[in-house]
Amino acid sequence: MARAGGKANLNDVAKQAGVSLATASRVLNGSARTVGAELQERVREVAARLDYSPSGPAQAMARGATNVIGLVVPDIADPYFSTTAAGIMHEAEPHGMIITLSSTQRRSEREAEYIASLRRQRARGVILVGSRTTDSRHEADLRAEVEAFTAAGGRVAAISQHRLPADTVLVENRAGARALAETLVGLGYRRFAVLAGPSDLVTARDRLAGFREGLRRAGITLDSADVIPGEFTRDGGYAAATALLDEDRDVECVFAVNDVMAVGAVAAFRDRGLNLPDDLAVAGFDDIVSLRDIWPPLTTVRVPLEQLGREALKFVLDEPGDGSRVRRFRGEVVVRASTPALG
Amino acid sequence: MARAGGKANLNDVAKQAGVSLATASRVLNGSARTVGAELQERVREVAARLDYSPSGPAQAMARGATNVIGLVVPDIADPYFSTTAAGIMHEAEPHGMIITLSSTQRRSEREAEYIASLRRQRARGVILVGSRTTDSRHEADLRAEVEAFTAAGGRVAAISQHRLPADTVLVENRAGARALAETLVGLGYRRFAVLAGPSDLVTARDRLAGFREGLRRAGITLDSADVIPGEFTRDGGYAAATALLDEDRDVECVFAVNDVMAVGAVAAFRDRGLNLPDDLAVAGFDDIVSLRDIWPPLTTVRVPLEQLGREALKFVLDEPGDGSRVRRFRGEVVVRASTPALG
DNA sequence: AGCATGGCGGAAAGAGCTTTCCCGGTCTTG
DNA sequence: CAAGACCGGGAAAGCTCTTTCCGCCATGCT
Repeated sequence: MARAGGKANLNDVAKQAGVSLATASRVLNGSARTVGAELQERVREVAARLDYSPSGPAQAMARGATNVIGLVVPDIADPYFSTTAAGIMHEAEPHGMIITLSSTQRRSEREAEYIASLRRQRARGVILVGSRTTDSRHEADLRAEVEAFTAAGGRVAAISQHRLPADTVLVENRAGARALAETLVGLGYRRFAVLAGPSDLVTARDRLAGFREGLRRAGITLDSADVIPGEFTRDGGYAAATALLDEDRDVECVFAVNDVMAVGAVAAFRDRGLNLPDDLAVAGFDDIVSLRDIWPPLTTVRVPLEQLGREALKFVLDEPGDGSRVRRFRGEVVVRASTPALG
Repeated sequence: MARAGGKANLNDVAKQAGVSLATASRVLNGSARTVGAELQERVREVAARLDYSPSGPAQAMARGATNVIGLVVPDIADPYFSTTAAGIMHEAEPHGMIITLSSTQRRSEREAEYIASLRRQRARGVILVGSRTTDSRHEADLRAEVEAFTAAGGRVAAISQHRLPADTVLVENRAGARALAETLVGLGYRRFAVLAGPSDLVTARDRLAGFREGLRRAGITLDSADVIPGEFTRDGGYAAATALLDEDRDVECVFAVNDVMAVGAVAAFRDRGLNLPDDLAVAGFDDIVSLRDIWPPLTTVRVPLEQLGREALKFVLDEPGDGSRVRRFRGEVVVRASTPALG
């Protein structure tokens, strides 16, 4: 509580150095104004001796700005988001920015709340990662908060999510999924099923749509019974895969719209006694590094997660900040053992 | 820059509501002092209308305390740390605490720096996760910063790391590794190798020591050539495993001191054409959830990562904060397919 | 010698809150 | 009915800095 507890403030430093507050401040900030060498030395020496630590909150007030960037993710334990976060932090460091982290536990209705909190903190910017967009009530709240934040002079960037009045970093999910479908068809697969993730997640929807497009070009259509929705998590993938098996469809290759689900699906198939990849091929999306060692290694679409984060941070830090710029990243299809070429 | 940009402050609210600053503040904080119902309503109404957002920095100044808790981890992209972080955030939420995240990129010499930054932010507390302890020069810096932070009234908690003047949450690495060794011996294994991780990491050292103890009880000793140091990462595990293979030792079971390394080792063995688990058994430590689906499923020691985080946060939030309390968690051996019973 | 410059240091005005202290009016109570 | 206890409200101090505005003194010029 008594955060002041015996610690020296700038006033103490100034007094002990026998200079004014203004001078002390100037010395310690390397201000434009010149200060005599002798005084500089004296001030610095005293500051060091008193173990002076400038008050962030006070500086923020006086300067009218903080160095805080807020990061809002659905689930920090998910490797997709933690990798993206790593990219952001990497970029933030050299700029002296402080990252505050909020995890919505995949309850996107909390995003608005967190942005409001960030506004209270007077954060410079917010980076929003991959939220949903269809629940119109919550979306309205979210838009309102984003606008309020922007109106207050803050900058907002979004990753993997359209429709927000903010600079946006996008993955070309559609194109990536389309290319993946074409590749799989090229490998000889004809009968597909898709573990489609949550239907209110743009990312999931786009990947499904792109995949469909790719198949259609090859004259293949996806029966609606072959599209299994579910959670965007490992367990969601497991459940969807189990459901698929229960329907007993005739399928050669399963596309899970993200790697995490794909891993769950692989586990489910194995639990049911299937021998992968011979009995069934599986493909994912994202190319999550920590999942590269599962067996069989997943065919997937590589997404430059860290770069997504870095670009988003650049958006937040860049001066201009006109209306809403967009930066797109292509995914690259990576074929691995989980989808061997057919006969 | 101009973060003030047109936004209303408490003064504006007070004026428009026709009350004093003090009253407005009291209403908005639900202060102990009672305020007439009518005024309350008026103030709230105006605040809402002006979209008033109290300034965090200003509140921090006036109150002499922030709601910031700093979290310092080696690498947020590592599932060990991201899971722990999730536990912390989970617990932090209901307390209205704000988490700021710093990732040292496994360069522990930066920890001191980050703590200093947190002190400047006037953070209430710091949670330090799993750093090294042997480099005496950096350790001295770190201790100094921790003490300075504490002297300034902040609270420090450490996870998986002794020797710091702070409340500590520990995993019983030694006992866990010992139990694991005994279990493996019970399964019939006799010839072991250990991928030991970095020698300056207490966690790694304790696990190795515990494993050795367990073996010794069974009359087995570990040749120093059977202990391969390396990085605490997937690639470190891969490299160490490769090195082990190159030495061509006669080994039945490899213990990697954490799961992430174990996964790297599994990949290395497979790349060398070994058929797991028949040709070689592998065990890990931590029971990282996102790694549960690798093949073969890893025998490991389960560590309650989220709980570690939660307890650490409790330490930071709890009133008392005497000297340095310690909370220990046992690990639980989990046998899976990667170490089948022998013969 | 007289005056305009420039350099350097200080006083003071905020920045936006919380909280203590004070005061006038009510309500209670003997 | 007077007096003390309360209650609700406001004025103002204080938290720790940054930055503008002033003023002093020493130069440099003419």
